[in-house]
Amino acid sequence: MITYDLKTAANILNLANKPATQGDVAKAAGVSTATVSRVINQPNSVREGIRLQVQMAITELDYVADAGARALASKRSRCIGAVIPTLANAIFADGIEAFESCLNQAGFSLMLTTSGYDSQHELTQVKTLIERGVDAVMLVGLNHDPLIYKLLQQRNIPYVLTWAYRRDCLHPCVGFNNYEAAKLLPLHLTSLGHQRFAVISGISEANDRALDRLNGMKDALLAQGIRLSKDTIIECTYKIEAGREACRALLNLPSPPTAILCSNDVLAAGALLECQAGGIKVPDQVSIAGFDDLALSANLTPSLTTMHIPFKLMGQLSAQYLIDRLAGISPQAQQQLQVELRLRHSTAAPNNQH
Amino acid sequence: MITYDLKTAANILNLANKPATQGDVAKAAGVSTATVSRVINQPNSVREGIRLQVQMAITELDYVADAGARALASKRSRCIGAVIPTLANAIFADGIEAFESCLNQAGFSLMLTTSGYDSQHELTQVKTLIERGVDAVMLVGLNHDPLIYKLLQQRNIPYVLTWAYRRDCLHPCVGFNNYEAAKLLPLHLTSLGHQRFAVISGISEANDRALDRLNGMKDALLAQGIRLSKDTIIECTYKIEAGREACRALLNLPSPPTAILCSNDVLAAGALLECQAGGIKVPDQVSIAGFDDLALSANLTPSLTTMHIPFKLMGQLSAQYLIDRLAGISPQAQQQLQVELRLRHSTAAPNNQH
DNA sequence: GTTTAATTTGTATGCGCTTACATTTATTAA
DNA sequence: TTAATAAATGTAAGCGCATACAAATTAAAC
Repeated sequence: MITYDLKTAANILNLANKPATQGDVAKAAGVSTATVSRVINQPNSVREGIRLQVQMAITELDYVADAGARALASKRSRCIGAVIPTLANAIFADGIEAFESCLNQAGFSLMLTTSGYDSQHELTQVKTLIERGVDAVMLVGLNHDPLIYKLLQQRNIPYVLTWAYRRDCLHPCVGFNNYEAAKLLPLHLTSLGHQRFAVISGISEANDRALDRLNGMKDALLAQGIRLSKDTIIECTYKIEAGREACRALLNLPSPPTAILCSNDVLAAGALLECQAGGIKVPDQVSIAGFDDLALSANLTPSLTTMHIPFKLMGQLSAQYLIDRLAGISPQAQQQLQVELRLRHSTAAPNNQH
Repeated sequence: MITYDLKTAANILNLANKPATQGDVAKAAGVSTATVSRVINQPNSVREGIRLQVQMAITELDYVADAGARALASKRSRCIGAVIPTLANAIFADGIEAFESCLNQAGFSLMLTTSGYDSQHELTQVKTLIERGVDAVMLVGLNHDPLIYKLLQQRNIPYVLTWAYRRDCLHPCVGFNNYEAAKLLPLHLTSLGHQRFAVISGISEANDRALDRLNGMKDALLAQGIRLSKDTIIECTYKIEAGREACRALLNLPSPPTAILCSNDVLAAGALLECQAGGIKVPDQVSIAGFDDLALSANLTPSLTTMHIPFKLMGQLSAQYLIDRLAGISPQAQQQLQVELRLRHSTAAPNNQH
């Protein structure tokens, strides 16, 4: 008479060198496949004795459920997709890190793609994510190709927009009002007495956050009776070198600004470092303000006055929104986060002798 | 007699509000599902007329193949997983960006997870990736829980280690030799005449790259007859603040170093900014050298002497390695990348009066 | 114009799982 | 105790696709 214990069964399967299936586990544990499935998906619905038996067989056989089969049968991939403009910029790192971490804890995995600030490429990426069967999607910013929404809605895939917020937004969003936040910077500087301003902005055409920030700054200045001439607004990519170059150009203007507003801390850091390299004193000769409050900003000398954004919280809340949606809960569709102007040492009253 | 053209068929299906299946496409195009499948996966094996007919039906019905079913039937998920220590640090951004971009072009998607420099969490993440059915896996560094290799090999999942290289590595790896690269920094500084050294390192226990770099620096100094005392080696997390704090501690030593070697540019930037904030002249009073050549480094004043690593290329090559493996090609398993010491202005001969 | 070979298409099975429903077993009420 | 009810388990039917194999069509060779 021949008998096999679990150990032996495992060895036999290993020899065959094919991953164990639910059926193998069922056989080894002496139950049906349905019970194995329940042990995995609703363990409480299985009596303890059998449950332990099954779990032992799972361990013994190194069983891992097949993702494709699971997705096919359950209509859930347990994956959530995200499209961000780029990773090569610290702006998105903290938020995405928190986003991923939250998803993970809730049993989801992150499928991450980049759009390179190109809305047509973003559309392509969303299509790819849908093809991959993601359960939900996160996007950055408010403006997207309408086809994206159509595709997602058509398939009933929850989505959330982040890094931006507008009360009248027609789509779920978790973020802050870039326009209103940006208004606070000029206010701070005019209150210090500045009159001659310049702005270093991201490329506003492909980036609604950059556009909102730029408009916020412009409008706030206009409200103070200050109109920015064309040559005092420079749009460039979010690179330190670009910020330096822009700063150099602005300081070489016939009537250089006493305050430079940057719509991003990478640009502001570039501007500040350019001043350092050129021996221009900040804030004595020129004030510089940023936006985003990167880890670097507080550590520069002088430390950078900038708008602090709770990126980590934003990542967490947007993840939670999608998790809730997938759990059948209907969370608040528009969530506004508070930003905070961090006054540091790169801004001061203008030096009149200048 | 009732007839439906494609348009009508599409509308009917839309009313049902269920995504079209391969069968729907087949019916609409008047072919079998096998032909539809071929049009998608091997278009050249289908005659042009029929192919166009099918493609039209696909467009008409907004057909998107079901990822789960595809994966189940084909044993391929078209997803590749990566586990990196963290996103919240610029070190990994460029490499991952290039990695993702390459995968994308080859028709794969990236599933990204983080380990937080915790090898047990890394194991958990690899297990999750396997559960998600990834076709291949990328890991950072050479040292990993042996179970990780076992799990991957058992399931025949190709993998590659990056950010590090060793000729005798038993696993596929694409990177550079952290130990040898790190040796170059002390050499540069001793050749300038420095004798009193200190090191600011990452946490070497949880990070083989940090350990290799630290050992490389120590050994190179030893070869010059310089032994680092315990209080001149500080290990800390990769944060600017940590670099600043470490630098402060080192400069307060009874006999402060004339050269501070940092195993990472974030730490070096922190050290340099601390000196700036404290009015200590670099490189007059102390030389500072970094490692990784972040975008920031060249823009600091003084610009940072550091080790340049081709991160982008590394991401591309590691992606290509996995793509090739999945295509049945057997690419070179160990690929070494060249690093380059970038001499800039944060290092100079020691000031003897000091 | 045949015969044969090469190409194209269709048929039908199964990938491994979840789940509705049927059946069995345990629990409670009478 | 037994009947009625609740809980646990099993049975079996797909989920939507890829693909081996068979059948039909076309092209090439004779």
